[in-house]
Amino acid sequence: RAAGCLSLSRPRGTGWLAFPAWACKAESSPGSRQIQLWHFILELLQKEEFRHVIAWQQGEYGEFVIKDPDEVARLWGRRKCKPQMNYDKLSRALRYYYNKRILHKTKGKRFTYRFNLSQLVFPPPPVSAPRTPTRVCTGTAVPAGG
DNA sequence: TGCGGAAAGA
DNA sequence: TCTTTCCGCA
Repeated sequence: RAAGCLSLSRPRGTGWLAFPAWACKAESSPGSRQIQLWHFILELLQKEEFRHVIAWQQGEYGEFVIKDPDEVARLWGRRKCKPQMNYDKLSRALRYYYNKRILHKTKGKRFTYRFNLSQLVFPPPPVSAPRTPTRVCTGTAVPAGG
């Protein structure tokens, strides 16, 4: 019955992303073997196909807007096999990240959150260095020493 | 729309 | 431990 579950694969060769240090442990999430919500959000954000659902807020590094809360909840529910998932429940999980300093809310902006970028790390591109500066300036990259 | 306590589930 | 579910409150 897991047939209906969405399985996202990691993109490759699509430029490079700057991830917070805490995001690096996502490769092998210790403690819980289940996918974590922040990682799922990060996955969605780095894919063009979900830009109508969730996207980085241009101009504000680390800030993202959930354009379609219902759809994000739907996708998350799919991944976790929780058909009853909705934005109310998803956002509660998001709120637990405040104290853990993974996320915080952008007050005044609807459906807008921000990743904690205090401890950024730049994983070096394994294949080849990005030659097109415009590629890293699409809002997915974050300036060092920010 | 957003917050956070409380309890339950995996 | 990280959610999921439920809910009163602002």
